[in-house]
Amino acid sequence: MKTGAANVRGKPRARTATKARLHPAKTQRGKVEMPLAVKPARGRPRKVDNKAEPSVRERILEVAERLFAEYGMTGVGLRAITTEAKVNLASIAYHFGSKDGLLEALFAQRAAPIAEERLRLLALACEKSDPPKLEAILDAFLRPSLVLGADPRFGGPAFVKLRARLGNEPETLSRKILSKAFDQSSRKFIDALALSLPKVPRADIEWRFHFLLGAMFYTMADSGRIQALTNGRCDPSDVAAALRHMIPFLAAGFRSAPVA
Amino acid sequence: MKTGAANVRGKPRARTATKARLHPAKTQRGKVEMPLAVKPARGRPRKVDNKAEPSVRERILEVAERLFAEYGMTGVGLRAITTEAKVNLASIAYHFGSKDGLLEALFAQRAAPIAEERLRLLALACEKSDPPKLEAILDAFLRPSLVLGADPRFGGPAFVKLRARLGNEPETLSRKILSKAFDQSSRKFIDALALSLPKVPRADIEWRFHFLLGAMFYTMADSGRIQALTNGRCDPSDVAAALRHMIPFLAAGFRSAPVA
DNA sequence: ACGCAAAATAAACAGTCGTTTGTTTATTGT
DNA sequence: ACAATAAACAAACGACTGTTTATTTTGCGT
Repeated sequence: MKTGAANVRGKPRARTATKARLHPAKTQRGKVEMPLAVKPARGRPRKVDNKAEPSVRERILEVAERLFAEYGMTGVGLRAITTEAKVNLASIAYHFGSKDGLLEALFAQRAAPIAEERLRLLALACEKSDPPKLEAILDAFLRPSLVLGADPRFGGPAFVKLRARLGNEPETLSRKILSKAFDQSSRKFIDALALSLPKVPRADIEWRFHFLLGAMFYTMADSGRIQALTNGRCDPSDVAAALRHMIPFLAAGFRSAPVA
Repeated sequence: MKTGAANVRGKPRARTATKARLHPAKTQRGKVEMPLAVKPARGRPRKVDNKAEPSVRERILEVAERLFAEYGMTGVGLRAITTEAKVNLASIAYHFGSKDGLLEALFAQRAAPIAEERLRLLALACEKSDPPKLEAILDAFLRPSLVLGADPRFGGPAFVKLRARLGNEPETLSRKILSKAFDQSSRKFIDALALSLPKVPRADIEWRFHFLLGAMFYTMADSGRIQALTNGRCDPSDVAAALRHMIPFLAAGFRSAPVA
């Protein structure tokens, strides 16, 4: 550390590092089956039978998702999360181990459904025609990422934004999480695209997939830039409209002549 | 502030706010003409005639550009910057007023040249043919942003990444800075695109411009994602290759049939 | 030669950071 | 009924945050 200026923020802590009471993921009972209750008492809350308000763990996840998306990992303190979620500060360490663990837990619950839905739609497109239609492939790739954000049953637009934010960050942890969650899925789609466009060399497919990712992330990020530029006429948070414009645009790009 | 959890990071400081010794931008001599020297002495450094190493101000800008790009505004502390730049901590307050002021100064020196070069190339394209060729417009828009990062005379790839990062962030300050620097230029290009594609309705042009921005920012961010997916075959930091693939891809998208 | 402003410095300020500790209460298995 | 454990809590830890103060050294105009 003394040998330059390697650490940009200084390590958060080191100390004696007795691991002490770990969060339940590493506990015997483990399994993270969530009880439902919340009571302003000192110890463990009384179990309220059923259908009570969301548990501490869930409230943390919900708030963290929203704040991380809005201000970025480094832009949000744990106290901001615990205050808004009305939980104790130490709860985060208890349930998730660390701030990074919280981010991983966030992706663990959301990423898999998206990736699965993608593959389901892709398989469906392959059934309909062989080779599958280009537009159908693009739709299968993009739709789950975008509509999940519009679906109130899931986290709303928060996770979509968060993913877009991490997608553009070169930070090690974020990139590792994203890769683990989506690389396999992405590779499958690159293959499908190559199959659907036999005249386009692999290298061109890859470049075009890169541009596809950029357009997708930028739409998901919903930075407000294009709204400002067009007086609100163009609004990326309108998911249906975004897909309606995006898929033909990208399809035309993918079908264009190879650059050699 | 007490009324909820509005502030995500807690205000950095407040105090009595006597404005004290302001940074030179607000000083009589002002004009920010940069002297050249650096000496490990207490007060003002001895002037070393000419062509010495870059001034304190410039070293701060250079290091801040790189670190902000890599870790984001909130991910970098002022001490990380001053340590690596080998300057005193208070120098940032002296030269730029605040951390935000530093970011603004960074854009102030880099954004204008990019925007100007864009308009120059656009005018050039308009001279050659009327209406200008679509590919020429896209090239005029994209090239300055990308090649500036490859040009060692400018800040190298740091500013490019920084811009991409801010481009996806909905933070107020970042967005205001970006808007001020590039909105005017973007509007001109939307007009030019509309002129060059009379059959495509304005709304479609705007959506497609949005996708163009996404592809551009994602290329500029150079997150490493596509390299990982393609075993390094596709590399966005290869600016020439990026432009060669990007412009035909986008042109085909822009020329596709309107979605109505 | 002298004064004054510019530019640099060390040190402190008032908080916030992520994490850890020790304790208390409620639930569960036997 | 009773021990074990899960889940909550207040409080503290040391390090780091952006900013300010007071001081010192230097350069330039007069």
